[in-house]
Amino acid sequence: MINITLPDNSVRQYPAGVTSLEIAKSISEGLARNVLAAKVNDEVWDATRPIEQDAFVKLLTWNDEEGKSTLWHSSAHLMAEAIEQLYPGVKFGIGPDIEAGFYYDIDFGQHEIIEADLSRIEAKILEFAREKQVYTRKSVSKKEALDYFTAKGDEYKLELINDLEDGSITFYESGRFTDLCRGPHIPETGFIKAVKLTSIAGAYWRGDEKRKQLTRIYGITFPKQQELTDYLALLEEAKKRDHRKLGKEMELFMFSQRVGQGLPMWLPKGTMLREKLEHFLKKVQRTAGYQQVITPHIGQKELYVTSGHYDKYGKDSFQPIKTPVEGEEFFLKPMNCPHHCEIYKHKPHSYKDLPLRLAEFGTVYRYEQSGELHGLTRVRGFTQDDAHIFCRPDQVKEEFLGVIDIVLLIFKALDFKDYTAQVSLRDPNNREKYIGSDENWEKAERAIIEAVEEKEMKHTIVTGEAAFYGPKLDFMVRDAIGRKWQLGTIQVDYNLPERFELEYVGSDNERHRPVMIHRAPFGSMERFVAVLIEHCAGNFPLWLTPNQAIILPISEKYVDYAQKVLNLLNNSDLRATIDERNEKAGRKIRDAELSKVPYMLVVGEKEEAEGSVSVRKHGAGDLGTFSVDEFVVLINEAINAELGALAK
RNA sequence: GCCGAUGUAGCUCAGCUGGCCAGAGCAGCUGAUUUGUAAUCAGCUGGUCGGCGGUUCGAAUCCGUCCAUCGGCUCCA
Repeated sequence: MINITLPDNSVRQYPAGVTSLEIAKSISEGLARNVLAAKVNDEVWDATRPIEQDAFVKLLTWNDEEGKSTLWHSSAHLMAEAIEQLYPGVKFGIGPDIEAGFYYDIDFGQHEIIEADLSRIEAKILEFAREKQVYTRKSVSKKEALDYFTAKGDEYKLELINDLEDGSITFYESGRFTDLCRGPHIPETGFIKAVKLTSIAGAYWRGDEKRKQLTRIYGITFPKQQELTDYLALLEEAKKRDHRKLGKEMELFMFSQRVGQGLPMWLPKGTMLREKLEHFLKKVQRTAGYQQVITPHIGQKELYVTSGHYDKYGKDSFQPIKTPVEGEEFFLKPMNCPHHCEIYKHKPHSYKDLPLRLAEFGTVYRYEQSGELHGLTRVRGFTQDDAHIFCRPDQVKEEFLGVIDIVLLIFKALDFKDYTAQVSLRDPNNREKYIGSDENWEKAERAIIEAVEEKEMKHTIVTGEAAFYGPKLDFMVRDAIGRKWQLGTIQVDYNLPERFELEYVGSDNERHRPVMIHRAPFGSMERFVAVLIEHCAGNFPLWLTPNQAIILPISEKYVDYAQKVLNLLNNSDLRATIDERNEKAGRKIRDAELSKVPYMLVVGEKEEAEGSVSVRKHGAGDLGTFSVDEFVVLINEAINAELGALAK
């Protein structure tokens, strides 16, 4: 007999070799019908795999993340089986579960596959699901594994097996399909009740651009039809928040084929919003000891030879700008740091001057691959809320703390709660890849980790993800449909100070090399505004929104009064417009509601007579009548409520 | 750049397997109405059906190619 400890800490006794499924049955039949897998001592196992020793067991169902991923992983196998039946001779790469669903990378060989074929595959999947095919785990030797896939002629699996240790290889068999797989899997395919194959994409084998492109089919499955329906409805909902859709509808920004791909143009409302954000950050930075600078959009070749970027300018970049002078070349700036380094160099610095913090909303241009462009989140010309901090090595931690404060302040001002922070360190086994002394690296990495810990930020630490020139801390936020985007970034740089021979004179009267910290709390104005739009679904905070109130005269007779009210609001630094159209009040209200303006001020005979406005709040309805002064107080209080929390 | 999808008026979309001068709603313009908390009425304007080339008696519709956009892959100093 062995002891099985359940999550409630109760201990039950079972014969050795008991399966999680049997344990579930011993608790209740209903539970057993829902068990997809089990966590056995922190490892997810098949529910049908025998447990031979005392163990902690947690039964996993659709309500557990691991339960979902197990179902999806099994679904990938099922899809592979379906595809193999429909397209004999196809070869398989890898087919994992992902955050929402699964995919399988497949070499279709001679077969052509287009989206219209997906419904046929879906039907086959459901057909096989109903067969309640059992997933069977089998340990195989490396030789057996190689023999099997040699006979099958699947070179991708052979390559995978060759990288595996003999003795650790398992196959899973279900229905007519056998796959190299470490598992785990659901007990049988009958759990899969609904399937949607979402898209076809090309994907390079092993993520390597130089290797063959396989066909990746994405899908998602559910244990109930209703769950699929709900999921698709949720996706539709999310699309309504898409910044590309809202940006167009709300006239925030636009693109023009004639101007060029990936080159956004900010419309008046979007510009208003962006400038508000800029002013907000500039103010924060002023109090944090930053100094604004402005540098040109281009720089001479020599600048980039010094910075080392010239070598990276390939034929896949924007090409140099030629001048009438033979051999003279300028580049659109892909970053602001070289210019800022030159500013640092324009005079000698004492250790007492440091840190020197140079900030610039600097527009940069990068020739991103056409397929990579994406709304405002990935563009070819964008403005970084950049700053470079030149400091002594012993100041790195304090500067990190200061920048983290700014990032968190911004997130708070815009109510971003769902972000992740990632600390990227160098790969300790590959030190020659990185520039800078071991001592400085260790000091900086320690400083970053201490800084995030002091701020009690939840964060992940990833080794090997540092840039060659220094470790960094990045902030990521998700967009409406769950894609992660990097926004704020703080990076230590040992490279540019070296290349530009930056120096300061220490208290010892010797020359020393400063550390440079690149940082951009927004990341870029474009990407930040994109994510912001999706975050608030276009309902911007009052302090930020381009149009805080719209005045709605009941008829043309009251336009003059509306103008008076507008002047009063403008005098109080509020942003408002008038709907002067010859329309009924109901129409003006409807349009104002749809345009997401926070406050609507209805003015007619009564209001004109008593110098008041009738206030309606977006999404909330009529608030009653206020004098203009009272409304100014009301709206300012609302703004302070948003920003007041930032005082501390 | 690669795989797949899409491209019809300023916007959202209809136009089936090729066949009357290419349609609707909204927006815009003109006129009427002077309006009280989510759409007033009438008339009018507006399209090289993404560009170019081809097949055909005839192309928005079929084929090729280029461009842009969308979902991914790769990339992201």
